[in-house]
Amino acid sequence: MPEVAGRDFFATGAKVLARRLLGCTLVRVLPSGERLAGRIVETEAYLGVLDRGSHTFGNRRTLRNESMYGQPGTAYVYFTYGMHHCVNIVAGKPEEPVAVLLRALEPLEGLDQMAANRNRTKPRELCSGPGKLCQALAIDRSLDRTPIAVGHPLSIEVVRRARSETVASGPRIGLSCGGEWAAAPLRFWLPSSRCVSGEGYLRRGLE
DNA sequence: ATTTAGATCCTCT
DNA sequence: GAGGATCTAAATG
Repeated sequence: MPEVAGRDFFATGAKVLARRLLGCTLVRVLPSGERLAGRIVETEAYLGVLDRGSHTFGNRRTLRNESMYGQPGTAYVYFTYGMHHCVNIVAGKPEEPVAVLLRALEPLEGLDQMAANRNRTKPRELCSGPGKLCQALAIDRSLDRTPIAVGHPLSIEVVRRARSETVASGPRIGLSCGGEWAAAPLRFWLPSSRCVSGEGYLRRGLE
């Protein structure tokens, strides 16, 4: 039986959670009951009110990012660029709006359904980016604010990474803020995976 | 292999 | 009214 992540697993702050999630399995249960799953291979940490790259920089609390102020282990799903959704996992105590963005998965279960959702067939093209993985797993704003736990549409199965598994880190992708917050190494990935996002695949840094 | 533009719409100012 | 924690196809070298 796989160990399912509970509240303590998530309440570590964004940087720790971003690393801890690598190698774990994201499980999506569809309304039909079908199970889709992938191994998390790329994440980004968003550090909250001081982080110029975060939606909650300056404690700017709005209807959109309200879920980031909730319990650790809450899903924060937002819509962007007119066509894409992205999922985060809240990593702080209530009122402490920090979170981890899930950027890429290695597909494990339900590849046929993912392929249908994505209109792509190659496994590497199913979940290798934050917008792609949401499309593959049918994640949209209706999942915003849901707890990431058993009995809910999303849950995390804890998988302990091998000690030998290298974790790489580098600047986050796509930020408009610039400066030290854009440069900070808050993106983490498993360079051994071929399923990291395009940009990540090119710059394989080591830690 | 790398670059470029276009899609597309919700959220906040 | 502006812009975004992105993706894809098409064009170029």
